[in-house]
Amino acid sequence: MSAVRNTKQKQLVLSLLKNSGRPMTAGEIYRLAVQQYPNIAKSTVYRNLENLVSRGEVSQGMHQNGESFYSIADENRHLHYMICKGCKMMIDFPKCPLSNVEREIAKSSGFYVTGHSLQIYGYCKNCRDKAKI
Amino acid sequence: MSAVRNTKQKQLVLSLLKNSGRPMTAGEIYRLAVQQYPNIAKSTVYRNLENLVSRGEVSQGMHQNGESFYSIADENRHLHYMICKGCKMMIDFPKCPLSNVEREIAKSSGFYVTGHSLQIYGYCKNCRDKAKI
DNA sequence: ACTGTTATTGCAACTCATTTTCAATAAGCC
DNA sequence: GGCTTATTGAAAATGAGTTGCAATAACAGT
Repeated sequence: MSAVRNTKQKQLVLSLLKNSGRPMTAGEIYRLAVQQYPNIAKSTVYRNLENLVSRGEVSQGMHQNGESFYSIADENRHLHYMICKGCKMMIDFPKCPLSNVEREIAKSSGFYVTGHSLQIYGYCKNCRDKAKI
Repeated sequence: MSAVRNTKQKQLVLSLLKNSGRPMTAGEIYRLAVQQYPNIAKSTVYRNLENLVSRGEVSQGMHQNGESFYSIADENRHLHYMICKGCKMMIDFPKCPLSNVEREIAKSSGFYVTGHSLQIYGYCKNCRDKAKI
């Protein structure tokens, strides 16, 4: 009974994500993947990403337009991002103010928290200096 | 020079949102709107929502699948939601832990924060009692 | 109230991320 | 090597949201 198979495509998606030091959308990953493996299908990239997320190896966030982005999960760091509306750069925001809050919620309302989604939007120093804002 | 016109469609969208005590997606609003105004167009609903959001009368959030939801903006309350993965109910979560954090960010990194997106996911008391979790 | 201007609408076609279907392929246990 | 079946590629489908454009209706000026 082999449950999970370790395919070239899966390895490729994971390695692209590991080598890029930043979060990427499925589209970006697909475009890079095609360069190394020309006939990989878009659906394969999506399926592998979904798989990696559900296994906890990759974590998933969302842009303002509803597009998902993916990054290697790091069990030691719970990470959010500040996203610059000028240059779209995503800056790590490791200080999550929610862990305490979640405990309070559970206690007071009986709501069992499984996770949360947090993104901070604005303009990075660079874009502000360039007079964009 | 009349800049903004007060159309029946706009009034309808706003009143549906006011009467429903909860956030709704554009699709939900459209389905309700059609009942009262059978040939209102989907695009009209979207355009009015966009308009109301940019004027600050309505605030916008996002579900895990990328779909937007809308609710009447209340200038006195900065609001987030806890979203139950069982019954999809959205529960107000008025205590936002970010205002202080945002100030710190600006000071330490030069990032100018314009806003943030925060949702908390889990299971409400009701769904937990029904042994769903 | 009547008229002209133009913001807004309805409709249909479009975009674009993501999902699904299904036959063909290839991991990996024997 | 052969067999089973998880996974793939390709193409079509889905669904939220957007856009182009001619028709409509708000509303300011008269």
